[in-house]
Amino acid sequence: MPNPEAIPTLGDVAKMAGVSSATVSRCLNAPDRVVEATRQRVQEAIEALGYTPNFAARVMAAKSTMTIGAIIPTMENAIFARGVQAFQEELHRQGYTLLVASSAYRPDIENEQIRALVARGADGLLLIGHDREAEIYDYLARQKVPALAAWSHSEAGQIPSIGFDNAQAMFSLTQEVIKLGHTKIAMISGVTQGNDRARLRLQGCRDAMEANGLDAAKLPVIEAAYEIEHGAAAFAKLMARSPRPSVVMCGNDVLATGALLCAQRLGLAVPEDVSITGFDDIELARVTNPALTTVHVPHREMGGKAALELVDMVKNKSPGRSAKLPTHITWRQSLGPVGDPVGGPVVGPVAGPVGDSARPASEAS
Amino acid sequence: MPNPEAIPTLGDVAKMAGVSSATVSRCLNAPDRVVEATRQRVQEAIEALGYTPNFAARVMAAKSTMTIGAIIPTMENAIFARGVQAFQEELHRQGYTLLVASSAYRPDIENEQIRALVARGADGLLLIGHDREAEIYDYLARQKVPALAAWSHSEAGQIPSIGFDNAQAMFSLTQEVIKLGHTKIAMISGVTQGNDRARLRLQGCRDAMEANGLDAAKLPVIEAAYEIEHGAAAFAKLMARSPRPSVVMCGNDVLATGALLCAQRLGLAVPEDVSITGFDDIELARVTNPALTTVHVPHREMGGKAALELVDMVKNKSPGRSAKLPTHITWRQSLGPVGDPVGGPVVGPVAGPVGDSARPASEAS
DNA sequence: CACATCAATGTAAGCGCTTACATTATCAAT
DNA sequence: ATTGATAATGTAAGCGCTTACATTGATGTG
Repeated sequence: MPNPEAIPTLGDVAKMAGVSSATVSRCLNAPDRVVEATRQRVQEAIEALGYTPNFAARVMAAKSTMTIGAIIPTMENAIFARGVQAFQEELHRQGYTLLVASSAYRPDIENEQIRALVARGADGLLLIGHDREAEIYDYLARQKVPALAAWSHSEAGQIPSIGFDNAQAMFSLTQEVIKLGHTKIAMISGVTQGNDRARLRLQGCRDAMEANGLDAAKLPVIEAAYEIEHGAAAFAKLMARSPRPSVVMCGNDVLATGALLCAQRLGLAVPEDVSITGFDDIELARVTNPALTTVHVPHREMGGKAALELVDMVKNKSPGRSAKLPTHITWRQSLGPVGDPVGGPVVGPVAGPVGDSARPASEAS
Repeated sequence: MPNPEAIPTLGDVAKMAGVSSATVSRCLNAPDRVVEATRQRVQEAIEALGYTPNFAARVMAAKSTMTIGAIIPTMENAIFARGVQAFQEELHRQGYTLLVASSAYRPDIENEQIRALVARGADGLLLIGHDREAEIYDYLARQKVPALAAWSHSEAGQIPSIGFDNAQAMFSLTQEVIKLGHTKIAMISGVTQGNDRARLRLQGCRDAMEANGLDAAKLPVIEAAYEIEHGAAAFAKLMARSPRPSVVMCGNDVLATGALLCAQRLGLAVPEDVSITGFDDIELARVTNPALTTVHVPHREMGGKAALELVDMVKNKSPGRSAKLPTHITWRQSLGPVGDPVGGPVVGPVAGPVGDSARPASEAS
C-alpha cells in the first residue's frame, strides 16, 4: 500500500490490481481492449484508491486535452453571455470542456490570456472579432492551435469567422432611421480602437447616410466604453449640441440603455423628443422603458455553429469555414418618426402587449 | 537546427544557446541565478526559435500552475458577472490566471467542471454557495486543492466562505415590506434544490413573517429558474390567486424583472397595485420601470476579498478564513405601501431623479 | 601557492501518463 | 497434440520540464 497521504497514480492502481500500468491506462481510454474480469479488478482498485488521472501527464503523453478556450472581452454585461452559453452547450455535447477568460477589452490582457489558455493545453480557441496584432496569429500558427473568430464575419480575416456583418446590419438600421425622416443623426459608438465590430457599426451608419444623401462627415460621434453610465454621459453631451439630434444611434444596447436613462433624467420623452436605437438585442433591450429598437443578433445560433466548426477544425485539422449569419431589426418603442407630436402614435410596427417584432422586409445581410 | 515544423522545446533553445537545459530553465524561472551574458544568449535563442514553454510539462515537473478556477452557475445573466470580474482583477494583480466554467445550475455538470479544472491543474477553486455532495469535498481534499465558497456566508460549511447572510438580508427586506403594511405577501423563489442561497432567502422571508405575527406556512411560493420569462410566468400565477398578494418578493432581480414585465402586460401598476422586490442589485434593477427596490450585494468587494483569501490559501497553505460582508436595501420605486391609491405619492425614501438610496437604518446583517 | 569558498553551470532523475512493440495466453482447426 | 491466428497483457521509451546534486572555475586567504 502506497503512502495514503500521497495522491495515487496509475502505477499504484496497477500494483493493487496486479496488472501493468498499460492495462490500467487502457481500461481508462479503450475499455474494450481489455477483458471484462481485468477491467473489473482495475475498476475496484481505482475506487479503493480514489484514483483520478493526472491531467498534465496525460496531456504530455497524449497531446490532446478535450478543452476549448474562449477569450471574451467582458463578462460584466450580457453581450457575450448567451452566445458563449450556447457555445459551451454544444461543446459539452461534443465531449469538450470550455474554459473562459476575459480581457476587459485590453489587447495586452487578451494576449496574455491567449497564451495562458494555449499553454494550458487548449485544443482550440474562440476569439471575438478580428482585430489583434499579427504576432498573435503567428503564435497560434506556430503552436498549431486552431482559432475561430466570432461576433464578426469577415472573409479577409487571418482566421475563419462565424459571425454577422456588423456594417451591413447597422446600414440597414440607419436606413430605417432615415426612412422615418431623421436627418439629425448622432451616434454613441463603442471604442473603435482594436474593436472591428465597433468600427464596422460606425462605418455602416456613415455608409447609409451617404447612400441617402446625408453628409457622413458631419455625423456627431462620441466613443464610449460599453457601460451604462458612459452611454448616459455621452448622451448628455450629444443633447447639449445644437442643433439637437433627433435620433441617437448607439453601438450596443448597453450604451443605448444609458442613453435612455439619461433622457429620462433630462425629462426628454423617447421617442417623441428623441429616438434611441441599440444593437445586439440582449435582454436589457426588452426591459427598458421604452423598450429598445435594436439589431437582433442570433447569439445562440452563432455560439452553436462556432462550437461545431471549431470542433471540426480541432478534430479533423480542417482549415475551418466562415459563415455569415443573418441579423434583423427588432422593432420596439425607442425609435419613432422625427418630430412626432408628444403622445402621438408610435409608428413602426409594434406587435403584442410588450411587442417585439421583426419586419421581414428589413432583414439585414 | 531542429525541424522548423516542430514546436521548439527547452532542449532546442539550450542547444542553440550552447548551454544546458537546466540553464535555460533557470533563465525562465530564476533569472538572477544565471549570469547576464548567458541570459542574453538564451534570450536570443528563445526569440529566434519562437519558443514558449510547454505548460503541461512545467506543471508535471513543478506542480503549480498559477491558475485559479471558478465554477459559476451561469453566465447567462449578470448575477455573478461583477463579482467574478472583480475576482479576476485581483487575481491578475496577484499574478494568477482565472479560468471560468459554468454549470447551468446542474450539480452533475458542476461536478464535472470541478474535476475538469482540478485535472487541468487549478491551484485553487472558487465555488458558489455550499450545497454540493460530500463526495466532491472529499475529492478536493484528496487532491489537496483548496476551495473557497462565495455568495453565501456560513461558518458551518465544509470550506471557508466569503459572502453575505442571505437569510438575514431577506429578513430585513421582508421586515420593511411588512412595515409598509403588507400582509398578503407572496414569493417567487429561485429553485431551492441544491441552492443554499435561494433556500436561505426564502427562509429569511418566512422568519420575518413569523417574527411579525404572520403565518409563514401560508406564504404562497413559486419556485422558478432564474430567467425573466420564468419570473413573469410565476407572477401571472400568483396574481391569479385570491386574495391577490399585495407584494411579490422575488429571489433575485432577474425574477423580479420578469414579474415587472408581467405586471405591465396585465395592466397592473407597480407599486400602486402590487409591489415587487428583487435581490442582488444587478444593473437590471436600475433599468426597469419602475426601478427595483432590492437587496444590494457588495459584488466587487466580495470578489476582491475572495481572490485575496484564496490566493492566501494556495500560497501559504492557510486553511482560509470566512468573512461575512454587509448587505443593505437599495430603495427605488417598485416597493410601496399597501393599498396606495393609484397615482399617490411613493412612500419609502427616494433620492435624486432616478433615485437610488440606502437607508443606513435598514442595514442588513 | 595550496586551498576553501562560492557563484555559474551541467548532469540526470524523475513527474504520471500513453502507446508502439514484444510477449504470452487462448482457442479453433487440423 | 500441434499449429497459427488472434486477443490480452506487459515492457519500456518517451512527452518537456524542474531541480537536487555534482562539477567547474574564479576569487580571495593565509
